[in-house]
Amino acid sequence: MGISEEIKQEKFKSEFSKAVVNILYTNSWINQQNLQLFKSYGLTTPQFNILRILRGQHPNPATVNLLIDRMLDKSSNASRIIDKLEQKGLVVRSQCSKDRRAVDVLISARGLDLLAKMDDEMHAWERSSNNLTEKEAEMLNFLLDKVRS
Amino acid sequence: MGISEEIKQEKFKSEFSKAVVNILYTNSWINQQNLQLFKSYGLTTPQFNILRILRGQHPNPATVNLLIDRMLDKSSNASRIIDKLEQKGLVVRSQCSKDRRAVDVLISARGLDLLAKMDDEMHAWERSSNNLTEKEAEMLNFLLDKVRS
DNA sequence: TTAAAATATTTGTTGAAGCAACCTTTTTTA
DNA sequence: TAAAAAAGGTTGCTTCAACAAATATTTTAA
Repeated sequence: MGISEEIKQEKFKSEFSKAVVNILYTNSWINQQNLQLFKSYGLTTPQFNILRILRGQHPNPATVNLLIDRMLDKSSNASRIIDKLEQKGLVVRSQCSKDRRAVDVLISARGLDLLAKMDDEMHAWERSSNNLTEKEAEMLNFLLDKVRS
Repeated sequence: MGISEEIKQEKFKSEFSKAVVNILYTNSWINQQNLQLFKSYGLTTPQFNILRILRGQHPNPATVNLLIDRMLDKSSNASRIIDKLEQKGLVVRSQCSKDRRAVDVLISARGLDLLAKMDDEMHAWERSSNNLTEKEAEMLNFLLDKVRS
């Protein structure tokens, strides 16, 4: 079913403006799918995203500033999201030795474990809902990059 | 600049999982662009989306249920979003005559005016940031539809 | 026909998001 | 080098969102 049928809108100003709506709609669809998984592990979407960035840095820490910079949805609330992760024992906070204004955030063993468990389900989902060929996925990446260029 | 450089992540599990991140990132980019416009007219993103659906129905009303169904980001808060639009005089609420449980929501003349003004800026933005050819936009729509299929 | 189930919407509560003000530390510059 | 500006984080306040419970009406089923 195409985007027109799904949102019951026949006409668009242009093929490009249809694509814009299609991106927003597909984003919402993906979030909906992920949300169930995240909730079943007691995480919110931003919490999960921060954990993933931290794993990317591991075994090095990341400053709060770096986390904000890398987040998909830049949040002005990074501190409090990290609070939650710290309360759950998934990350460790410590003062940065090189710059005492900065705070080093490090993913804990427990955080790594949790992500590892989630990875399995995540990849299972990606495999099962990957309807694109390799070439098509490449083309999609190319076009999305071009939208933002 | 491609998605890898923008979020500083070299490796992805697959081209498809890269595309998933790319959709989320591009969505965030579009929202960022729109947000400024919406705010300058005193609207939030969900408020704007509901207004647009109502314009699509005009001169017929839409029930709250229909609005939720058509929203890109299905919100559990539709009632209160409509409250805000009503307070601003952009929509009118009335009991549905066919089903007294339901509420008819109708966009007001003022609501239509506001959208008309926003349209101009919206289309100006779309024209200026449309980097895709007609064929490419079609291909993008095709691929996004396929992701959700 | 009447009680039970379902539907449409609203509202209370709680947790998260955005903005701006604030504190501390570092960098700049006169 | 001392004051001003900038940078990194945190926190208070207000608004927004999700979830569930409540209300009113309609539909279903015994």
